[in-house]
Amino acid sequence: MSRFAHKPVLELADAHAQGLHSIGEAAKITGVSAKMIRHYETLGLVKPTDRTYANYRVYQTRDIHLLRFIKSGRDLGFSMKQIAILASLWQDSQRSSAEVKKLALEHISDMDERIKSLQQMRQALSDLAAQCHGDNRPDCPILDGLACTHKH
Amino acid sequence: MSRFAHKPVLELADAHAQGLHSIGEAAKITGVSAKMIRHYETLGLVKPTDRTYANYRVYQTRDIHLLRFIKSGRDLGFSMKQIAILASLWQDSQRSSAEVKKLALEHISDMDERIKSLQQMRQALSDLAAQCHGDNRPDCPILDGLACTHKH
DNA sequence: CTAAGGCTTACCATCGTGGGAAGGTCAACA
DNA sequence: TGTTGACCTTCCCACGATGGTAAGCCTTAG
Repeated sequence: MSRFAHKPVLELADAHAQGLHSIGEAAKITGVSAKMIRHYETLGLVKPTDRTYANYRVYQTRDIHLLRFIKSGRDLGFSMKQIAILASLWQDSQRSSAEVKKLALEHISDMDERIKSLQQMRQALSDLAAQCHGDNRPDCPILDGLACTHKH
Repeated sequence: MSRFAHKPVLELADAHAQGLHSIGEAAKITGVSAKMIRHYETLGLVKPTDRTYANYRVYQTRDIHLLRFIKSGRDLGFSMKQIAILASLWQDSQRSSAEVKKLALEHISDMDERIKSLQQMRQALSDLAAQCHGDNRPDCPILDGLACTHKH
């Protein structure tokens, strides 16, 4: 019953024949887990174009590109909210690159803050650790530092 | 009915008279929210010594110290699991400072990894942003970079 | 036909924190 | 005395991104 059905793809075999992808294939291709692909769908980010008779999700090349776009965004540390905005800009031919750059710079400064905060924690702890003998005795400047309401 | 009841503190007034603290006071003193103080109790970290007749939590100086210890640990980026261990070491006179130092060094190297990862993301994004004009035109190297499965 | 493995939905867990509801208690003031 | 407002109690829900698991259907290879 596959025949030459054209618009609504009806069977998995048809889908494959047309270069379309099941969720598992999309996952392998893009590096986004099937779990996450479904999750992004609930967020309204990636809607599969069709379903097979058996209710399987069917993805087109366009969807694959979008998933890769999302993955790259995550790899760069953008939140899903930011990625949703970026994806809509990506698909908007009327966008201005200034909008995108603004988001990017904001995210960079977020990361700068997080880096700075981590470095400060790291330094403070490392200072304490440097004073600690690390032997069998119980005396421990690290614990003392934690107990003494360090700086504030 | 307050009188001179000694052991189980019965009323809030008694508690105050004995230098004990309600959860709200403990929160103000330690900088840990009442919400979190209750949460730490469910984690088995800080059990109030007593309750008043009205079932209010009553904290002793020892508990205040412990809350401050926890807060310092959080400020240094330790997880609650790590803090639970550190707190038990803190209260264990038989501890060896080596145990504490080991935890600290592990945490430092965790932070180092996170810092490095953030710095890499920051650098990659910043490289893309540097190529972006940020004007009214839609051409955008940032979006191009996200779309083109950047590096992997 | 059967067994393996992919797909579906739906629910729960993480981790630390905050918010809110519904109800009891305390302190101060009229 | 009564009221009011601030505080306390427990219980449940939310975030963000991801993983896990279970029960049940579908597909495909043998």
